[in-house]
Amino acid sequence: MNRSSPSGTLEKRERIIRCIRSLPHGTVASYGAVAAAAGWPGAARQVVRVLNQVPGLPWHRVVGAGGAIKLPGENGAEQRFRLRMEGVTFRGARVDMAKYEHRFLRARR
DNA sequence: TCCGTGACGCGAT
DNA sequence: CATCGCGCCACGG
Repeated sequence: MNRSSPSGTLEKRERIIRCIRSLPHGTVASYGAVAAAAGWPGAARQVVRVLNQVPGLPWHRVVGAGGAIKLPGENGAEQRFRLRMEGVTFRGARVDMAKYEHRFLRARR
């Protein structure tokens, strides 16, 4: 059977997708925060993989820790443009996280 | 099977 | 505050 899915990699992947889709207009979240919210702490790199594989996601709302734009070159410029279009402001080269970082609802505690 | 790669994160320097 | 190094995770050559 699913010997290739250790503990449910696919499901975690689905949760990552939902977390990204749940990001409200005008807000952002770091790769690591998305992974953690999806119940997969430490899997920031998987978030990147999802962003590159699943089309139609609000990719511009996902940034690096501290609000850093990690996308290089023109793509990074595109991301900053889109965020500004949504009303997101920057502090230097990074997003003002104190004001725009999205707070994921914690699944029960 | 080993090794390199990537829109990462964080502590140390 | 800029860099560096190392850990993390899955994938592809």
